[in-house]
Amino acid sequence: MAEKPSVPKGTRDFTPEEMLRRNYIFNTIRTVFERYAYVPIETPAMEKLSTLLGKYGDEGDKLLFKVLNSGDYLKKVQDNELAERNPNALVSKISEKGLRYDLTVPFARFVVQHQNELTFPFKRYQIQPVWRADRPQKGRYREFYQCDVDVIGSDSLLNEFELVQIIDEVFTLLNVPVIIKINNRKILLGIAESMGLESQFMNITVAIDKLDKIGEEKVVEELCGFYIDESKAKALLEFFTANGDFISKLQLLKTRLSNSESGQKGIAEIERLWDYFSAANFNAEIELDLSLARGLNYYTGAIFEVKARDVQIGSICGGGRYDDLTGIFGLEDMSGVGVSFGADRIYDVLLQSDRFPEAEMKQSDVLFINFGEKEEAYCLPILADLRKLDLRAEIYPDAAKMKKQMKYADKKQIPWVIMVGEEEMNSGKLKLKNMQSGEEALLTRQEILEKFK
RNA sequence: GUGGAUGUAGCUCAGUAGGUUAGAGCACUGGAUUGUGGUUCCAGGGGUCGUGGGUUCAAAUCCCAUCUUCCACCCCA
Repeated sequence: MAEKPSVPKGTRDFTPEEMLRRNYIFNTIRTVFERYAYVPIETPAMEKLSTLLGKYGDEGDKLLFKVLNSGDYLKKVQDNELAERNPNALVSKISEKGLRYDLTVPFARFVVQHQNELTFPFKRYQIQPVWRADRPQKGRYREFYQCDVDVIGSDSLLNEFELVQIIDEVFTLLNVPVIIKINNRKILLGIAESMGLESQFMNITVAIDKLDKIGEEKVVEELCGFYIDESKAKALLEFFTANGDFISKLQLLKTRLSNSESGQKGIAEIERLWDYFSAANFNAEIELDLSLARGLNYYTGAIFEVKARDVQIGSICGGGRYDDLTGIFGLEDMSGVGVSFGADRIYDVLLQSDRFPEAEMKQSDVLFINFGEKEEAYCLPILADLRKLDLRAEIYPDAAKMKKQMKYADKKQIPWVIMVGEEEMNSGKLKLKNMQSGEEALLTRQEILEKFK
């Protein structure tokens, strides 16, 4: 018995209904990106493993999908190596390509590779799927789309501001209330420095990132696990649990981080950014969240994360500044900053909060009922006219029972049906039916074209 | 990667102290209504119970393995 066909774990098919909704999201995002003069690029699904490995930390490396070499992929492997069964040693011999894990690293590669053809600052957007060998859960897939906007080759904070404007504009258009959290890696580094803990910086960021999830006590426990004194761990927490508005948090940082050069820089950056924000008119709520760290270790300056206010689903957009992403590929002094919209999660948010505009989710605008050959010939030119008006118009391909054709229109939620039988052909008036109200009207060809203009 | 749950018709689910032809609702097809959908009524099609082994006279039901989906951790969009 044939097994029921299915797709691999963590991947999905998209039906026409889902695609209409997804395209609504993609189109909205793309429109905003282009409005801010970002240009599109695409990169291959596969990159060389040498491009991908080591850019996302050890955890990230594990989550890379590796592509087996073609042909005899075992030809470089010795028998004794096979017997040792050491996967890490073997992987470099049987695989040299991997599926992209995000769009930022391929973008860095792209910039270095095409540096002489590009005009800097280079502002690009990229909407493509990425793959992670994560264990799937709700809102978490092995194949999902990212919508990235980055600007590279400028360290102006105006770029950060512009990205926040883009975030605000996208979610305003999508009608999703969000909270934009911002922080700065330099401030985090400054906090670590001020306590002589800079060597533990990475561990600290990972631990405090969990603050809202596991609570203060557990975070202290975790910090102590990294050989940090309990007193210092508690002192660290004082920063991250600080309440109050932007000004009061900033004041706390200013007094405590006076001895940290990095901290001072971070404070200056965040202050400047806040000036931009104050002059702007945002719908989103913006919050300085000192416990925001973000896992990816290439971020060096401002970091962002966006959460939906009324749907619980993790972050739906995130990003930050990376001062040296292209350095690994041999191009120094190329500061960049960017954010990534998680289209799949935004989809889930819109669906759960019922925010898809149903009017835009129609598959077809007009259906001609097919009564037979003569009537068909009569309708085809009118159908063509309607299509010229940019309407999505169709004729039922068979002279099937009327009931069946009407049912088709109903299923596809086609708002208008045009019926032309013998009577209509003789009188020269077509019957136009409004499927929602059920009203019918007899109109000439001209009148119908006028109506849909 | 670690731990836990799950899987019966296209969908949502009933059904086990192991025992004839496995059920419902929705969906689908046809009819009532031969030029009218969304409501109603009637009839019908569709499942070797995720897959592969095992125990048993007998397995949807018990055991093992495997895959899927979901949850927590890890990490993250």
